[in-house]
Amino acid sequence: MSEATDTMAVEPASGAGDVPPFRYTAAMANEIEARWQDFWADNGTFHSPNPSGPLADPGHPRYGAEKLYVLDMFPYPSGAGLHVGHPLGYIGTDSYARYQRMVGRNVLHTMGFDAFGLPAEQYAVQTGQHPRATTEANIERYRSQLRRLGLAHDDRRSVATIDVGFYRWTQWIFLQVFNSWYDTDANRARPIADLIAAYADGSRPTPDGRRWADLSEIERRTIIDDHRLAYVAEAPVNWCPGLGTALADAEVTADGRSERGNFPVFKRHLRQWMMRITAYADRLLADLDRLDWPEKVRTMQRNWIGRSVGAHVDFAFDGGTIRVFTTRPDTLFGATYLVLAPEHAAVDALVAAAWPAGTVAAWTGGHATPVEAVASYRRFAAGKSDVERQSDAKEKTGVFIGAYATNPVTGAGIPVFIADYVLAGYGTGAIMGVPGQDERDWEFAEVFELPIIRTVRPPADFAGRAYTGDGPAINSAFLDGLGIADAKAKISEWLTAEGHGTDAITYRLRDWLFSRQRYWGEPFPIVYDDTGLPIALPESMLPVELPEIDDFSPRTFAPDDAASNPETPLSRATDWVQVTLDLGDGPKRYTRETNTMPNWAGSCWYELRYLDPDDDKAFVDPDSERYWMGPRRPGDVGGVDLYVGGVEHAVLHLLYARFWHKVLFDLGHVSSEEPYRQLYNQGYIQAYAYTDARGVYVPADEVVESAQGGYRYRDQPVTREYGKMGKSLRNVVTPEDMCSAYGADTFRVYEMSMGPLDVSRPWDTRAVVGSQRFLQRLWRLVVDENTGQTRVVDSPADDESRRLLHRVIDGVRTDMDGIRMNTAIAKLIELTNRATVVSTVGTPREIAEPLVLMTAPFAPHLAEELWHRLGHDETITYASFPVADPALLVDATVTYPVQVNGKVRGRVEVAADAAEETVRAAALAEVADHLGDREPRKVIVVAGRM
RNA sequence: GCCCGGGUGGUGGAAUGGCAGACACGGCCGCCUUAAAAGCGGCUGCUGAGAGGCGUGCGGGUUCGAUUCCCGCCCCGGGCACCA
Repeated sequence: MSEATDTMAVEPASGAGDVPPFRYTAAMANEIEARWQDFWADNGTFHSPNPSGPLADPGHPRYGAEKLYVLDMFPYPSGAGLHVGHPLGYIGTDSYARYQRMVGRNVLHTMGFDAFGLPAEQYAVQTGQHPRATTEANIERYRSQLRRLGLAHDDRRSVATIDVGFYRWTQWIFLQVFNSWYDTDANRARPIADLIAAYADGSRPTPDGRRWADLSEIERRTIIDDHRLAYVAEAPVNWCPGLGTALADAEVTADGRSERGNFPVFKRHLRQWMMRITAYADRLLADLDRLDWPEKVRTMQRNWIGRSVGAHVDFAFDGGTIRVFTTRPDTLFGATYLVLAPEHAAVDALVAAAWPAGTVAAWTGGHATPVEAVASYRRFAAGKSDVERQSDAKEKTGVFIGAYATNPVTGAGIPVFIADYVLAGYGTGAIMGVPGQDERDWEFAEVFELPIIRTVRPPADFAGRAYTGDGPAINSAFLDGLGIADAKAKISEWLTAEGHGTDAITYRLRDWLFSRQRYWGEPFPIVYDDTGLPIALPESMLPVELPEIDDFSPRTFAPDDAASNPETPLSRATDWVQVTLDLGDGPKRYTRETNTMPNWAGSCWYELRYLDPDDDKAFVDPDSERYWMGPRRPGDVGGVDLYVGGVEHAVLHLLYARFWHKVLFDLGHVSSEEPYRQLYNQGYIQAYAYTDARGVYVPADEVVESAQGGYRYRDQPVTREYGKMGKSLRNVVTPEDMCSAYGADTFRVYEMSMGPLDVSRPWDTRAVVGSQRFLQRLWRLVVDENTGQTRVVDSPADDESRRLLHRVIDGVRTDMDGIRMNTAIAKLIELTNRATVVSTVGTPREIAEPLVLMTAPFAPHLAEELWHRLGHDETITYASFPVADPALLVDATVTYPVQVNGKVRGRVEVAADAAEETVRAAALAEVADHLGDREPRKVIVVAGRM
């Protein structure tokens, strides 16, 4: 993969001068850190016990305790290596998890790798190096980089999606999905065997009404396959020649390019594996309300699912009906034309042989016949790229197809058009044009000179065109006078009664395109017989291992040839593809599926595998799943207690994982309804980059701020920009740089103190020294820098320090519970500074010990070292977090600020339990000068505050 | 255009109806040092000689009191976008 990242030089934290021999320097920190990392690894300090099975440990200090499952979004181990931004979330979850262990919880926290995917494969195409070799090397490098940070992970539970022992179960879950169907009556997935039984015993009629027994085997299999939650379909897909694969809708950006690699994407019809995520649209939407997730992410998922409530309305024409979807059935009296998507299947049947008498010239597009006009317009629409389609959004185009349909409520004949502003993939691919109440329809009506009938009375001052607000219905016969909601209800009743339509709900969400024409992914556990229909392999034949091949390159195909499909890399492994298997009816020849799964597959369920990583009998042990992820109380969705990662996965990973989890829940394989109960999006660490006069990036660490303002590099002015950290921007700082220059603990403390975890902020290497000073002072409170002896004394602390200590304990607990590491650290610094000031002969143990304990989540190596120097033999990991004494949280006296007209004019100190009268008198005396001879109109005393 | 966030010193940020700027960086001054670094201590929102005045994007409002709540704008970041 790529070369080791260029890194910026970092000045040593301390000079080479004569520092005291036992000062907490970077060298000292590195020695301490390496020693404790070895100790933790040797002792399995961070192993967390399961309730049963091989990872159960009744002797563990947290065995059977209240559980907490903390999860990071696992990384793709790229060749570029880590910069200081990557571990931010990991350090956050580690600090949180370490704190939760100290308050008594059994915490599960580990780390894995999402290791299938395109970058390793692209690299393989270029170099011929096997993706497994590069990926595994990258994983090893990530592991060692992360180890230096002292993350308290249970490494027994670490998994990578490329491990055969892992993807075997990804394939197993695929089989569960394949072998189930969605029962809309029960509103859940059920085993496909139930569906077959229902057809067989006649309780469920076949699509064409024939008896099940009378159907051929192929007919039966086709009917069943059409119900599966994983199915093969010929569908318009996002074909990306640059990547040589089809992509899911969510992997395509708004401007029609691939999210990975930014290659153009085209719509093509291909036979592909799909997942019926649309069956879960309602539940995926409804259960968002039961999740403790950022509103932003829930909104994004809501928009992606795109539920619209409305009605289907049928418009009759000679020989059939056209069904449209509308959210405004109340405006039906204003529907003066219909528009179909150019690709709509009914167009060919509808299109007239000749223009009807009286056809407006503008409707024909200048063509002699409707057939010609349709063909021409379809070519025009299909030739537009997504980008063009968007930029042309305001100019309505279309063509009349020479046919009329009947508005069911007015009986009027209305013309039928095709136009590309109607999308084939949404609703029914057809709309009724209501220009009076829809801006797009108004624009279209203006271009084609179509009648405009208002059916909602706009306010008197309304100056616009289409009116989309509420108001009384007009020109609508029996709806007249009703508001939108009432009119909807009434027209819906009428449509149903007259047989012209029904209430309907439509989603923007499409089924999930699940196959990729690439090598580096999970093979499908699917073979085909000579019918061409898919057959699931039995569980006993798992795993289906990736075959070894030499040529990883995707081959493009003839895009104009509708029958051609892309050649997949696996199809070249002919010995693997053509296989003889005994699937219960004797050995036969089969052809394997040669697509692979998208890299989202592994991340759809990895949190479950952490619970029981080595199980070769089940994907997860039910007892462990119930303990770590089960509902806490009736009605709770269950799931991981805290899931931390970037917001970029708001719809992709997080929606797919919810979908799989719900299938597993329906089939009884998990007790939790949702995978991630609480989601937290950490911010990004960003960085400044600098360009010179030529626009070339200069090393950011050599840029100085000039006295006149502005920035200079080697005396030349440079321009500062703010954004990502990246090799090409010459502003990368790595965790290794920080560990070498300051130690991992300083780096951790700095990242946690920069600001709230969910906010993005700029990296500032200069500021790291503040965190080091804090840890040096803490060290100095316990250890004499000149002798190395401990300088903690057993004499009591002064009263003020003690009160501060207990306020800090109380505040740090509140902050940590709320994931506010930055303010927790500020309080610890405050206490450390106070202790430093009063410490002359030594530091009172009653201050030093709680301070070390409270610092342990952030600077675990230093805390562990000091804890042992304070005379403790056991690891600090499971030591009890300090508890504040409530009696010390209230002071004997209170200083009241005194305000006059909202301005602070003085302050008075009174006893905390002083009566209001006393406070009032003291306050008035204090501000007597300000009042002069004026009488206060009103005096307000807020007990304890003001 | 619509939907989410957000706007506080030179910088990162703190305070969620009650002393604006905790904590940290940077800066200035001092101690220590032959010197420098490190360390330690002090000062550091703006303005003013001072008393004081002003100050949380802008303009209103509620309140004894608003960074915080309400209304209307402006700007920045993110998401969605011909979805009927």
